[in-house]
Amino acid sequence: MSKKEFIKKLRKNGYKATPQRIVIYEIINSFEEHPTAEEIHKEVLKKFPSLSLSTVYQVLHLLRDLGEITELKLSNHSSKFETKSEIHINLICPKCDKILDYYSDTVNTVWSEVENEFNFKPISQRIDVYRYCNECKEIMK
Amino acid sequence: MSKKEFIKKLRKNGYKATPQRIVIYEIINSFEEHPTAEEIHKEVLKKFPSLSLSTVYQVLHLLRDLGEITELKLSNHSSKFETKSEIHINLICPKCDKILDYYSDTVNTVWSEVENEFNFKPISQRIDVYRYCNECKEIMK
DNA sequence: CTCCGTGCAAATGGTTTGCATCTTA
DNA sequence: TAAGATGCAAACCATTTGCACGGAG
Repeated sequence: MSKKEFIKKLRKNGYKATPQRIVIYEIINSFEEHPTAEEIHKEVLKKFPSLSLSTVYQVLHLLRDLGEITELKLSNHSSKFETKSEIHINLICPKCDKILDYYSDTVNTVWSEVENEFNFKPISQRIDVYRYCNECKEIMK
Repeated sequence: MSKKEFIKKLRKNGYKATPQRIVIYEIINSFEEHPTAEEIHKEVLKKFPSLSLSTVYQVLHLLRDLGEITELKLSNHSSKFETKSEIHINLICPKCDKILDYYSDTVNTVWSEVENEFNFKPISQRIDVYRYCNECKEIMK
Protein backbone atom coordinates (compact mmCIF):
# COMPACT_ATOMS: atom_id res chain seq x y z
CA MET A 1 0.00 0.00 0.00
CA SER A 2 1.36 3.38 -0.99
CA LYS A 3 1.70 6.33 1.35
CA LYS A 4 -1.34 7.98 -0.25
CA GLU A 5 -3.46 4.91 0.15
CA PHE A 6 -2.36 4.63 3.74
CA ILE A 7 -3.43 8.21 4.44
CA LYS A 8 -6.77 7.48 2.84
CA LYS A 9 -7.20 4.37 4.94
CA LEU A 10 -6.45 6.30 8.12
CA ARG A 11 -9.01 8.99 7.35
CA LYS A 12 -11.59 6.49 6.21
CA ASN A 13 -11.33 4.87 9.61
CA GLY A 14 -11.57 8.16 11.45
CA TYR A 15 -7.90 8.53 12.30
CA LYS A 16 -5.83 11.60 11.61
CA ALA A 17 -2.99 11.35 9.14
CA THR A 18 -0.18 12.67 11.33
CA PRO A 19 3.43 12.80 10.18
CA GLN A 20 4.35 10.42 13.01
CA ARG A 21 1.97 7.77 11.76
CA ILE A 22 3.19 8.12 8.23
CA VAL A 23 6.88 7.93 9.09
CA ILE A 24 6.38 4.88 11.26
CA TYR A 25 4.36 3.21 8.55
CA GLU A 26 7.10 3.84 6.00
CA ILE A 27 9.88 2.69 8.30
CA ILE A 28 8.16 -0.57 9.14
CA ASN A 29 7.80 -1.40 5.50
CA SER A 30 11.46 -0.70 4.88
CA PHE A 31 12.59 -3.46 7.25
CA GLU A 32 13.70 -6.73 5.74
CA GLU A 33 13.63 -8.51 9.06
CA HIS A 34 11.05 -8.44 11.82
CA PRO A 35 11.82 -5.39 13.94
CA THR A 36 11.05 -4.82 17.60
CA ALA A 37 9.33 -1.63 18.76
CA GLU A 38 12.70 -0.38 19.99
CA GLU A 39 14.36 -1.01 16.63
CA ILE A 40 11.58 0.81 14.85
CA HIS A 41 11.89 3.70 17.25
CA LYS A 42 15.64 3.92 16.79
CA GLU A 43 15.23 4.04 13.03
CA VAL A 44 12.39 6.56 13.16
CA LEU A 45 14.46 8.91 15.32
CA LYS A 46 16.81 9.49 12.40
CA LYS A 47 14.02 11.19 10.48
CA PHE A 48 12.00 12.42 13.41
CA PRO A 49 14.21 13.08 16.44
CA SER A 50 11.40 13.96 18.84
CA LEU A 51 9.19 10.96 18.21
CA SER A 52 8.62 9.10 21.45
CA LEU A 53 8.67 5.38 22.05
CA SER A 54 5.15 5.47 23.40
CA THR A 55 3.94 6.91 20.12
CA VAL A 56 5.66 4.04 18.33
CA TYR A 57 3.70 1.61 20.47
CA GLN A 58 0.45 3.44 19.90
CA VAL A 59 0.94 3.53 16.15
CA LEU A 60 1.96 -0.13 16.08
CA HIS A 61 -1.29 -1.03 17.81
CA LEU A 62 -3.21 1.14 15.41
CA LEU A 63 -1.57 -0.60 12.45
CA ARG A 64 -2.27 -3.94 14.01
CA ASP A 65 -5.94 -3.05 14.50
CA LEU A 66 -6.13 -1.85 10.90
CA GLY A 67 -4.75 -5.24 9.87
CA GLU A 68 -1.58 -3.76 8.38
CA ILE A 69 0.90 -5.60 10.57
CA THR A 70 1.08 -8.71 12.71
CA GLU A 71 2.48 -8.71 16.20
CA LEU A 72 4.57 -11.75 17.14
CA LYS A 73 4.96 -12.24 20.89
CA LEU A 74 8.23 -13.90 21.79
CA SER A 75 9.49 -15.87 24.74
CA ASN A 76 11.48 -13.00 26.19
CA HIS A 77 8.39 -10.86 26.80
CA SER A 78 8.86 -8.67 23.82
CA SER A 79 7.29 -8.54 20.40
CA LYS A 80 8.44 -8.37 16.84
CA PHE A 81 6.31 -6.99 14.04
CA GLU A 82 5.85 -8.13 10.49
CA THR A 83 4.05 -6.52 7.60
CA LYS A 84 0.99 -8.47 6.65
CA SER A 85 1.75 -11.02 3.99
CA GLU A 86 0.70 -14.35 2.62
CA ILE A 87 0.63 -17.49 4.71
CA HIS A 88 4.01 -18.69 5.85
CA ILE A 89 5.81 -20.42 8.67
CA ASN A 90 7.93 -18.52 11.17
CA LEU A 91 11.18 -20.37 11.68
CA ILE A 92 12.20 -19.17 15.13
CA CYS A 93 15.49 -19.77 16.91
CA PRO A 94 14.75 -20.37 20.60
CA LYS A 95 18.20 -19.09 21.54
CA CYS A 96 18.50 -15.76 19.73
CA ASP A 97 14.85 -15.23 18.69
CA LYS A 98 15.77 -14.60 15.08
CA ILE A 99 12.83 -15.23 12.77
CA LEU A 100 12.96 -16.43 9.19
CA ASP A 101 9.87 -16.66 7.05
CA TYR A 102 9.32 -19.92 5.26
CA TYR A 103 7.09 -19.86 2.20
CA SER A 104 6.13 -22.88 0.16
CA ASP A 105 3.36 -24.17 -2.07
CA THR A 106 2.85 -27.06 0.29
CA VAL A 107 2.09 -24.70 3.13
CA ASN A 108 -0.41 -22.81 0.97
CA THR A 109 -2.19 -25.90 -0.25
CA VAL A 110 -2.14 -27.68 3.01
CA TRP A 111 -3.32 -24.73 5.02
CA SER A 112 -6.39 -24.15 2.88
CA GLU A 113 -7.20 -27.80 3.48
CA VAL A 114 -7.15 -27.15 7.20
CA GLU A 115 -9.19 -23.96 6.86
CA ASN A 116 -11.84 -25.85 4.92
CA GLU A 117 -12.36 -27.99 7.98
CA PHE A 118 -13.27 -25.02 10.17
CA ASN A 119 -16.82 -23.88 10.41
CA PHE A 120 -15.63 -20.33 10.92
CA LYS A 121 -13.40 -17.80 9.18
CA PRO A 122 -10.17 -17.23 11.11
CA ILE A 123 -9.18 -13.64 11.85
CA SER A 124 -5.58 -14.62 11.37
CA GLN A 125 -3.15 -17.39 12.08
CA ARG A 126 0.41 -17.93 13.11
CA ILE A 127 2.55 -20.99 12.50
CA ASP A 128 5.83 -21.22 14.38
CA VAL A 129 8.50 -23.85 14.02
CA TYR A 130 11.37 -23.82 16.50
CA ARG A 131 14.84 -24.84 15.52
CA TYR A 132 18.33 -23.53 16.23
CA CYS A 133 19.55 -21.15 13.57
CA ASN A 134 22.88 -21.79 11.90
CA GLU A 135 24.79 -19.29 14.02
CA CYS A 136 23.49 -20.63 17.32
CA LYS A 137 24.06 -24.21 16.20
CA GLU A 138 27.65 -23.24 15.48
CA ILE A 139 28.15 -21.58 18.85
CA MET A 140 26.85 -24.61 20.74
CA LYS A 141 29.33 -26.95 19.16
CA MET B 1 3.70 -40.14 32.74
CA SER B 2 3.12 -41.39 36.27
CA LYS B 3 4.46 -39.75 39.39
CA LYS B 4 7.09 -42.49 39.72
CA GLU B 5 8.24 -42.08 36.16
CA PHE B 6 8.42 -38.35 36.67
CA ILE B 7 10.64 -38.78 39.72
CA LYS B 8 12.88 -41.09 37.73
CA LYS B 9 13.10 -38.59 34.91
CA LEU B 10 14.06 -35.81 37.30
CA ARG B 11 16.86 -37.84 38.85
CA LYS B 12 18.05 -39.14 35.54
CA ASN B 13 18.54 -35.53 34.45
CA GLY B 14 20.33 -34.57 37.64
CA TYR B 15 17.42 -32.80 39.32
CA LYS B 16 16.21 -33.48 42.82
CA ALA B 17 12.75 -34.91 43.31
CA THR B 18 11.36 -32.35 45.72
CA PRO B 19 7.78 -32.39 46.96
CA GLN B 20 7.25 -28.97 45.35
CA ARG B 21 8.18 -30.27 41.92
CA ILE B 22 5.97 -33.29 42.29
CA VAL B 23 2.92 -31.34 43.44
CA ILE B 24 3.28 -28.82 40.65
CA TYR B 25 3.66 -31.59 38.11
CA GLU B 26 0.52 -33.29 39.35
CA ILE B 27 -1.51 -30.10 39.46
CA ILE B 28 -0.58 -29.13 35.92
CA ASN B 29 -1.75 -32.46 34.62
CA SER B 30 -5.05 -32.11 36.44
CA PHE B 31 -5.99 -28.99 34.48
CA GLU B 32 -8.40 -29.42 31.61
CA GLU B 33 -7.70 -25.96 30.27
CA HIS B 34 -4.41 -24.13 29.78
CA PRO B 35 -3.56 -22.58 33.12
CA THR B 36 -1.45 -19.50 33.79
CA ALA B 37 1.38 -19.60 36.34
CA GLU B 38 -0.86 -17.74 38.76
CA GLU B 39 -3.69 -20.24 38.38
CA ILE B 40 -1.30 -23.10 38.96
CA HIS B 41 0.07 -21.37 42.03
CA LYS B 42 -3.39 -20.75 43.43
CA GLU B 43 -4.28 -24.40 43.00
CA VAL B 44 -0.99 -25.63 44.43
CA LEU B 45 -1.45 -23.50 47.55
CA LYS B 46 -4.40 -25.68 48.56
CA LYS B 47 -2.09 -28.64 49.03
CA PHE B 48 1.10 -26.78 49.81
CA PRO B 49 0.34 -23.43 51.49
CA SER B 50 3.91 -22.21 51.64
CA LEU B 51 4.85 -22.82 48.02
CA SER B 52 5.93 -19.56 46.42
CA LEU B 53 5.05 -18.20 43.04
CA SER B 54 8.70 -17.98 42.09
CA THR B 55 9.08 -21.70 42.69
CA VAL B 56 6.12 -22.27 40.39
CA TYR B 57 7.92 -20.34 37.69
CA GLN B 58 11.16 -22.19 38.25
CA VAL B 59 9.45 -25.56 38.08
CA LEU B 60 7.49 -24.55 34.99
CA HIS B 61 10.72 -23.68 33.25
CA LEU B 62 12.24 -26.93 34.36
CA LEU B 63 9.28 -28.87 32.99
CA ARG B 64 9.50 -26.90 29.80
CA ASP B 65 13.19 -27.70 29.44
CA LEU B 66 12.47 -31.36 30.10
CA GLY B 67 9.93 -31.21 27.28
CA GLU B 68 7.01 -31.99 29.57
CA ILE B 69 5.03 -28.84 28.94
CA THR B 70 4.74 -26.13 26.32
CA GLU B 71 4.67 -22.47 27.16
CA LEU B 72 2.28 -20.35 25.11
CA LYS B 73 3.06 -16.64 25.17
CA LEU B 74 -0.05 -14.53 24.80
CA SER B 75 -0.80 -11.01 23.67
CA ASN B 76 -1.16 -9.66 27.20
CA HIS B 77 2.44 -10.52 28.07
CA SER B 78 1.63 -13.53 30.10
CA SER B 79 1.87 -17.21 29.36
CA LYS B 80 -0.34 -20.22 29.52
CA PHE B 81 1.00 -23.74 29.80
CA GLU B 82 -0.13 -26.95 28.21
CA THR B 83 0.94 -30.50 28.81
CA LYS B 84 2.84 -31.88 25.88
CA SER B 85 0.62 -33.70 23.46
CA GLU B 86 0.19 -34.58 19.84
CA ILE B 87 0.09 -31.98 17.11
CA HIS B 88 -2.92 -29.70 17.24
CA ILE B 89 -4.07 -26.19 16.52
CA ASN B 90 -4.61 -23.64 19.28
CA LEU B 91 -7.88 -21.86 18.68
CA ILE B 92 -7.33 -18.58 20.49
CA CYS B 93 -9.84 -15.84 21.22
CA PRO B 94 -8.11 -12.47 20.80
CA LYS B 95 -10.51 -10.88 23.24
CA CYS B 96 -10.47 -13.18 26.27
CA ASP B 97 -7.40 -15.29 25.45
CA LYS B 98 -9.26 -18.54 25.96
CA ILE B 99 -7.59 -21.41 24.14
CA LEU B 100 -9.24 -24.48 22.69
CA ASP B 101 -7.23 -27.33 21.21
CA TYR B 102 -8.24 -28.49 17.78
CA TYR B 103 -7.23 -32.00 16.77
CA SER B 104 -7.89 -33.58 13.41
CA ASP B 105 -6.48 -36.15 11.03
CA THR B 106 -6.08 -33.46 8.43
CA VAL B 107 -3.78 -31.52 10.70
CA ASN B 108 -1.73 -34.63 11.37
CA THR B 109 -1.37 -35.56 7.73
CA VAL B 110 -0.85 -32.07 6.55
CA TRP B 111 1.78 -31.29 9.14
CA SER B 112 3.91 -34.30 8.36
CA GLU B 113 3.80 -33.17 4.74
CA VAL B 114 5.21 -29.82 5.78
CA GLU B 115 7.84 -31.41 8.01
CA ASN B 116 9.02 -33.56 5.14
CA GLU B 117 9.90 -30.40 3.30
CA PHE B 118 12.28 -29.22 5.99
CA ASN B 119 15.90 -30.21 5.90
CA PHE B 120 16.02 -30.12 9.69
CA LYS B 121 14.17 -31.65 12.60
CA PRO B 122 12.06 -29.05 14.41
CA ILE B 123 12.42 -28.82 18.19
CA SER B 124 8.75 -28.06 18.43
CA GLN B 125 6.00 -26.15 16.71
CA ARG B 126 2.99 -24.10 17.51
CA ILE B 127 -0.01 -23.40 15.33
CA ASP B 128 -2.40 -20.66 16.41
CA VAL B 129 -5.65 -19.69 14.78
CA TYR B 130 -7.39 -16.56 16.02
CA ARG B 131 -11.13 -16.29 16.09
CA TYR B 132 -13.68 -14.90 18.57
CA CYS B 133 -14.99 -17.53 20.93
CA ASN B 134 -18.73 -18.02 21.26
CA GLU B 135 -19.02 -15.99 24.47
CA CYS B 136 -17.11 -13.00 23.10
CA LYS B 137 -19.01 -13.17 19.82
CA GLU B 138 -22.22 -13.02 21.84
CA ILE B 139 -21.06 -10.04 23.91
CA MET B 140 -20.10 -8.02 20.85
CA LYS B 141 -23.53 -8.30 19.27
C1' DC C 1 -12.05 25.91 17.10
C1' DT C 2 -12.44 21.30 18.55
C1' DC C 3 -10.85 16.97 19.22
C1' DC C 4 -7.56 13.69 18.54
C1' DG C 5 -2.67 12.63 18.90
C1' DT C 6 1.81 13.28 20.93
C1' DG C 7 5.47 13.26 24.35
C1' DC C 8 6.93 12.94 28.78
C1' DA C 9 7.27 10.66 33.01
C1' DA C 10 5.42 7.64 36.01
C1' DA C 11 2.98 3.29 36.72
C1' DT C 12 2.13 -1.51 35.61
C1' DG C 13 2.51 -6.34 36.24
C1' DG C 14 3.99 -10.78 34.85
C1' DT C 15 8.30 -12.71 35.35
C1' DT C 16 13.08 -13.05 37.07
C1' DT C 17 16.77 -12.71 40.37
C1' DG C 18 19.85 -12.40 44.73
C1' DC C 19 20.51 -14.45 48.69
C1' DA C 20 19.93 -16.68 53.16
C1' DT C 21 17.94 -20.88 54.63
C1' DC C 22 16.47 -25.53 54.15
C1' DT C 23 16.48 -30.42 51.74
C1' DT C 24 17.63 -34.12 49.01
C1' DA C 25 20.70 -37.70 47.74
C1' DT D 1 27.50 -32.82 54.13
C1' DA D 2 27.66 -30.88 49.78
C1' DA D 3 25.16 -29.52 45.86
C1' DG D 4 20.85 -27.97 44.73
C1' DA D 5 16.18 -26.11 45.73
C1' DT D 6 13.04 -22.98 48.04
C1' DG D 7 10.88 -18.61 49.59
C1' DC D 8 10.96 -13.96 50.21
C1' DA D 9 11.44 -9.45 48.61
C1' DA D 10 13.35 -6.58 45.53
C1' DA D 11 14.53 -5.82 40.73
C1' DC D 12 13.38 -6.05 35.81
C1' DC D 13 11.85 -4.20 31.69
C1' DA D 14 8.92 -4.10 27.76
C1' DT D 15 4.74 -2.05 27.49
C1' DT D 16 0.93 0.94 29.02
C1' DT D 17 -1.19 4.97 30.94
C1' DG D 18 -2.39 9.88 32.68
C1' DC D 19 -2.23 14.22 31.48
C1' DA D 20 -0.96 18.83 29.57
C1' DC D 21 0.28 20.60 25.32
C1' DG D 22 0.14 20.82 20.23
C1' DG D 23 -1.41 20.04 15.55
C1' DA D 24 -4.90 18.11 12.06
C1' DG D 25 -9.20 18.74 9.99
